[in-house]
Amino acid sequence: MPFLLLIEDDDAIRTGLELALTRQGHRVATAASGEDGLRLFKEQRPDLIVLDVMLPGIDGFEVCRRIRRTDQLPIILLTARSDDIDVVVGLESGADDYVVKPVQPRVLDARIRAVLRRGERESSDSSAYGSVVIDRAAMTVTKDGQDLQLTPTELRLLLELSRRPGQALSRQQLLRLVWEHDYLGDSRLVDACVQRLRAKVEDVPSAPTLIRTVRGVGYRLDPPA
Amino acid sequence: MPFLLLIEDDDAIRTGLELALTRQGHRVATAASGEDGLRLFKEQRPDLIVLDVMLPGIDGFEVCRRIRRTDQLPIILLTARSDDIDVVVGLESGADDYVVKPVQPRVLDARIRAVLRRGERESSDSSAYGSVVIDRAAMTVTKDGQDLQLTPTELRLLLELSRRPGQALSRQQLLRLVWEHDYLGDSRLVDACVQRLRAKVEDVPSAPTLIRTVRGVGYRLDPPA
DNA sequence: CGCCGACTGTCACAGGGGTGTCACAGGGGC
DNA sequence: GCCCCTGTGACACCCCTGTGACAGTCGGCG
Repeated sequence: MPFLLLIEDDDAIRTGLELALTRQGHRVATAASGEDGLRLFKEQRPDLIVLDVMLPGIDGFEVCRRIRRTDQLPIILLTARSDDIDVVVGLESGADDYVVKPVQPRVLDARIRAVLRRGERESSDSSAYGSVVIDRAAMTVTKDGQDLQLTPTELRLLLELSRRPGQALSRQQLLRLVWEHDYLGDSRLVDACVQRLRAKVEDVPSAPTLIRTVRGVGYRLDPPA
Repeated sequence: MPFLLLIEDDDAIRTGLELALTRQGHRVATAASGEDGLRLFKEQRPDLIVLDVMLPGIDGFEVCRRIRRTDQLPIILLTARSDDIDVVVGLESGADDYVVKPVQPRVLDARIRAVLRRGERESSDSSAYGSVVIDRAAMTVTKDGQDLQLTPTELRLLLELSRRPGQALSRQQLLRLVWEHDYLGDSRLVDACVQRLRAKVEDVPSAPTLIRTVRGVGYRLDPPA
């Protein structure tokens, strides 16, 4: 299920789109300002951002540029009225698509799916981490050619980690991404799952080289050397 | 050597792509309008069509639909980023892929080869999975040379799976592909059909080697080793 | 250098959820 | 009308999963 971040200061539009997008089967987080948006982006790591251009404080273009400095995730810009200057600046600031308000939720949904599809195709269906190969189409993970029989949760955990190689993800973020619920109480849930995953994936589970522990933070999948 | 038809009204882009694609080892015919394109298509019967969306007269979507009324050859749509108003319409009008201009010739070439590969696999009249042979022309499935008397639904299920060998398909996707309706409630329908299919196809139905279960996802037809 | 606290690894177990299986009734084709 | 196919619900089974407790490890600080 796609996880979106919607940044829009107008309360009516924001809640309206949030509702509509949720109905279309997305998970949606929202922010009402550029600052909040950037913070939420860093915390929650959405798959895609829908970003209003006219924002108080940091405007949409600036938010877009700042995100693009470090990350490649798809961004759809939202703006009132068609304005050629906006289109050019928008695409130059690194947005993947550009939608003019007022927008039909169905149209926005179609654009979102299109951009996500495009991204999926570009990020190849399989990736290799040393001897471990992840095949997203077959939903299998092999090690030295042998099928690793991961359980659904283990597989999801590995997939989410592999979508952000080299980036440390907190337990909180992993809970949201893999388990899709916000926990506050700490349990050893993530750790236990990581342990089971390591047992299958790592050469020496007690000295992991793929799924590294980032003390005080969480875990990180190391890209191949 | 693949034979392509390139339909694009902008002279610079058309000649540029023609040159590039020829260098990549394709034979290329070109047309500058939808009408010309359709005529050339009927005359020359290319293996694949690269089709611009914005054309004077008959536009790309319409060309696509007209071709699809009678033929199944692969079509790649070409569109400028600013007017990708409807990716959805493009894919729904029957195109196999969708490329945004400006496009690197190497990228276009890669897409062309990918689509052609996909097409070859699908259209090949028969394919073998171990001792099981699927004959799409005769619509029969044999095992060790013996006809397997599949029921219509079983056959369709197997055909859909075999169109995407090695790819895991969810129950949801299979319902759409085989039964052509969107269910939300879960029933054991897919499972039951898979079970019946396994009973005929597998050597040991309780330990399937062809139609594998992907826990938490769905099913997958394993390609021959 | 050693202690201490916080964080992480590990394990066993009980509960739950997903899957395989089956029988049966309705329906459609010959 | 007969028969085969198909969809459904029930049920059992097994694997997975979440939890809590405890041991182990790391880093900081005196």
